[in-house]
Amino acid sequence: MPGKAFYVTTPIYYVNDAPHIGTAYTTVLADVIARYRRALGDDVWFLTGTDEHGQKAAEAAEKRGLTPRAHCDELSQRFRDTWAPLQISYDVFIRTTEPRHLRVVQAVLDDLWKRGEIYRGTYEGWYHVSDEIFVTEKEIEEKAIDRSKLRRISEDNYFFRMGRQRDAIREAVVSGRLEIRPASRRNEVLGFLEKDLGDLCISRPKSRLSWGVELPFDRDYVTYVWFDALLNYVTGAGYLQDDATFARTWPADVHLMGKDILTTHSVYWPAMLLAAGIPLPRRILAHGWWLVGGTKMSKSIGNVVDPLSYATKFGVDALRWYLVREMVVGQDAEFSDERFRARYDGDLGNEWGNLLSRAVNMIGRFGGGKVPSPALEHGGPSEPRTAAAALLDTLPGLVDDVALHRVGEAAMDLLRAGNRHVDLTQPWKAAKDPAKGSVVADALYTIAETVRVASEVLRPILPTKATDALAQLGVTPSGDLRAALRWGGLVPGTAVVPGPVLFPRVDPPAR
RNA sequence: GCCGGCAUAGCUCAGCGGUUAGAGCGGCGGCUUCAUAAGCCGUAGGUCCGUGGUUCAAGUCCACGUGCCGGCACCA
Repeated sequence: MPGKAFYVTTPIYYVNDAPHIGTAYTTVLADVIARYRRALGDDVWFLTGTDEHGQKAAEAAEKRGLTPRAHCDELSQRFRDTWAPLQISYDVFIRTTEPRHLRVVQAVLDDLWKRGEIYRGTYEGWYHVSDEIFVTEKEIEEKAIDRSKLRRISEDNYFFRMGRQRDAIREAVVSGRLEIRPASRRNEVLGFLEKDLGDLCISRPKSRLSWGVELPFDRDYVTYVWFDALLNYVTGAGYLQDDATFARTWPADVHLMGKDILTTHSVYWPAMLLAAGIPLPRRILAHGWWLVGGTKMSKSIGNVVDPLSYATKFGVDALRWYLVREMVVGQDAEFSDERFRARYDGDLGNEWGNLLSRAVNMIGRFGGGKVPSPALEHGGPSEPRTAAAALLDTLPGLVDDVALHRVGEAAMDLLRAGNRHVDLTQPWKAAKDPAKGSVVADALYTIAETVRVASEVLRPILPTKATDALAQLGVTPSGDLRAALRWGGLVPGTAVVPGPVLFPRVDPPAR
């Protein structure tokens, strides 16, 4: 009986929006979770992808003189091309236009229709004549839409009996079977569920929108966003295609997303699953926004940060570090050049890279280029050793809580202890005294071992740089993080391999 | 309007009934040279938003006030 895999998802991204800092964050976060789980021994199933149907995609294709298919092929590829350099280790990249997904969507819709969970009704709302789209009252206010361009119209459509599921969803959330994080978001969802929950219009007539999944029970309609987009999470897990895979992967262990689509995932999606008789996901985690100057990045304000420009300038790993370390998962965070440089220079360069340089250099000068044997520990366990042991204890819990910023913080604490140990033991002084050979050996071992352990801890966040750091210590990364964290893993006699500075200064200030 | 959250050092935050309220960054002073002008030590003394209350004891619980933020059904 194969065990249950740890299944982590990002939302599927709408092809008409280019990858930006928000989507990059969600995806990097998912990747870091996936890498930690693998390192801690879990089988992992990591899904991301693109959402490709809908009016905007169809219109954009038309404008470019392309078929929707060709347009989406190109834009979907753009996401893959962004994730590759960011080292995103997804197992599945799903596209909603894949034939297997169409089959799943239609099968679910057909089943719900036959069981009366979907019915035909009338949708009435404000229709924007020139944009050819229905707009909500909220959108009219927020976007200050000219009401003279609106007409009140009604049209026949299909509705999903979402309202029926309200109590069941609420029970799942209250009981914790469906966990919503952070807790403040959980409260919001519960508040939302206090009120009546309406049904959900799930169709559009083909006469207005043809780029979508046809309703199996009425070929004049396509399904509108919800069933099409959300069902990707089960399609990508093998639902109705591969029972063994689906049994191994579903339910999802965590759906990650920005807080803007929390309701969709914590109400609509569970309602759909409950109606379809599919188990609910275990956890939904909504993260915050990246802010610039205290306000959300937006194209209209023109304060959008291009994440890849930082990756180009400082390296992909540095970008991943900033995203993971700077944002308290669930809260908003500031993205600024100053903060980025502080993280790069301070955390990566000064604490980590510099300690690596110190260790490798001192082993070269005072240890003959080989990791010495730690003959004894003077005065009990060193501070780094104690810190490493503590880290081994706390890491799995932090990963379970998706408190990745705290994992990063803990790794820096360990490195700080390492730097303190260097100053405490001062091997360059002890090396002058032939009687203190064992003192030097102990010190050098402890310092190198600190860097090794910290690098192993950091590897899921900064895969390339951590591997580079370990290589300088003559170590091949371990696949088993728990084992790697045990003190004493560095084998005495291992030749260190001095290499380039791990995090060189970027545009250092003139002096 | 209704519901909810937050308000702790210059900045970002931790602390969730009990010794002199903490960390990182920044600032200031000193030490050091193995190292990426990196590191280490010390320090700066902040009405823990305000008022009232509960308690032997309150950033830490309750009420009210002020300020900020979030949610409020078809919006990826």
